[in-house]
Amino acid sequence: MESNALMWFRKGLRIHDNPALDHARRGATRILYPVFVLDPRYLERDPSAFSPGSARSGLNRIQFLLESLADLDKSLRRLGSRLIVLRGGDPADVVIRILREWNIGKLCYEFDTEPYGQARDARVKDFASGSGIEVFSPVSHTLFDPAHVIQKNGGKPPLTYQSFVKLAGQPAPPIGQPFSSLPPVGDVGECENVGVPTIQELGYGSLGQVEFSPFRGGESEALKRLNESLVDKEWVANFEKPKGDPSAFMKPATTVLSPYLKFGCLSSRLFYQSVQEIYTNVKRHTSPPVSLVGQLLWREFFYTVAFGTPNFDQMRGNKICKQIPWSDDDKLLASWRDGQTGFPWIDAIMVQLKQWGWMHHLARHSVACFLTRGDLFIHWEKGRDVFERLLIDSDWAINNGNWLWLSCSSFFYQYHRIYSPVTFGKKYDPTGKFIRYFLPVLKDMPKEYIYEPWTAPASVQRRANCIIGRDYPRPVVSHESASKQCRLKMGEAYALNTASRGPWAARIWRSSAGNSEKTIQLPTRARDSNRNA
DNA sequence: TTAAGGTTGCAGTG
DNA sequence: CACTGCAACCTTAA
Repeated sequence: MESNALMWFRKGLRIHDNPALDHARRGATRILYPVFVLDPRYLERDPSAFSPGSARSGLNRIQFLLESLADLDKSLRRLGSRLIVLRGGDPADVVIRILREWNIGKLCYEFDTEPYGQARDARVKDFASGSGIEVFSPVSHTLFDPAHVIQKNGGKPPLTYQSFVKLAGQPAPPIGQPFSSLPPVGDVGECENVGVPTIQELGYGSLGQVEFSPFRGGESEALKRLNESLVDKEWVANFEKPKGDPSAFMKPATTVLSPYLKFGCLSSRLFYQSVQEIYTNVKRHTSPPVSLVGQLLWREFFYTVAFGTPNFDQMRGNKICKQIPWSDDDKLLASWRDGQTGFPWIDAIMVQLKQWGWMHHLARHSVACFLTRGDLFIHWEKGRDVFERLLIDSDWAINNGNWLWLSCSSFFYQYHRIYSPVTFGKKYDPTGKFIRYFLPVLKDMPKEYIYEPWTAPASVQRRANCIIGRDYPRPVVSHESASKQCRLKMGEAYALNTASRGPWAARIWRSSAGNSEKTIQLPTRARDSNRNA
């Protein structure tokens, strides 16, 4: 029996290693609709946000998404198809509507582990199943199926990296691309204006002063960047994450493939396989957790814990999160967010975040530690929100996981180890090239004072054309006393957490837990993943 | 109960 | 750059 198929793109914005797309084109499919639905939750303009963009996304990531969609459309057209971009409200409602209107018999989409995606997909799947529509939803965003790893661990997610790695084993290889054309797209009925929009068409036209990220979106760009990253076999083999230079920005010390993994422009399985091939061809190579493959496994680790932990993205009701009485100070928070703390190393990183949507991993550590347990003692959820909005690689599981880590709320507990907002950056960049680039107001400050400009004599400040307190802020805290206070407060909070670990502690979790009871959608079983024609 | 280990601290020394 | 001492957290495995 002939039927129309719908390939619903969300993440997984690629042609290669895309099992859902592969399944959609197979069998008796005569008509294939490749669809992406613009989600107002991420794209609707919010003038009240602290930077241009929507409530949840800055312009850099919106632009990255649109570039990824345009590239996907181009690739689909080469295969005789095209991308249909739909507007009109909640994506689940839109998809349910077109399932009926376009007489869809087969619905394919990549499995999504995030709570928002789970709820969205549950609605669509329920409708489709009730209407006799075949649903195929394979795991292809991650190397492993988080549900399967949790099952192997006795129903609980592994909470240490090492135990996760032991459990995970080897990932499946990417699927080949055994097709050179796709079925044609059918009539889109009453849907109008189904092309990939420009950022101006989304209502962001008047905001031209924003500096856009140097990183362009899309699968083509992802594969190009992957190949360029892997050209230097020695570099790949000797990669050690903690030894990277967070101040390198003209040529970043990492691959910057994270935004492509986030949107699925790049398959993690292809990345994994490509690195493994290099490993087999060199004498020796580094290992997890510090190696390049180790970085991919960190991603898997956080995806798995996030999938199996209710309320993972908040302190309350999160069983793996220390309960810490963070302080509430909107002025201090704003100074951090806007790059106005008076610590050039911190502020330059925050400006890079705003302008590029990307910073080195250790730079993220530096500013996250400063905001939370290191200096300002502000809630990690506030910092998480800022990162989530501004990063082009913003990823729910990884971002929350790392904020839990850096704030010593989970995974990592050595709260006495605090990054210095002065000396940490100086180790890598003694002359302050990074600071001068992202904070031009300090470009003429002598290197002796570039990390602590408030210590520069007035005459030096005048010569550098930068008066501290007028052209650049004084430090919002004294690092010496603030970090000392933070250590004390962390010690007290930890003691309370330990004391409340009795049988009555469960009440705390239950009384503060929000809507942790949610239906979890399971992926289409692996054996249904039909790789053979 | 104890010992070992944990991707990425800092300051000082050679 | 590699090593030490510093002060010291948690979880896991025995």
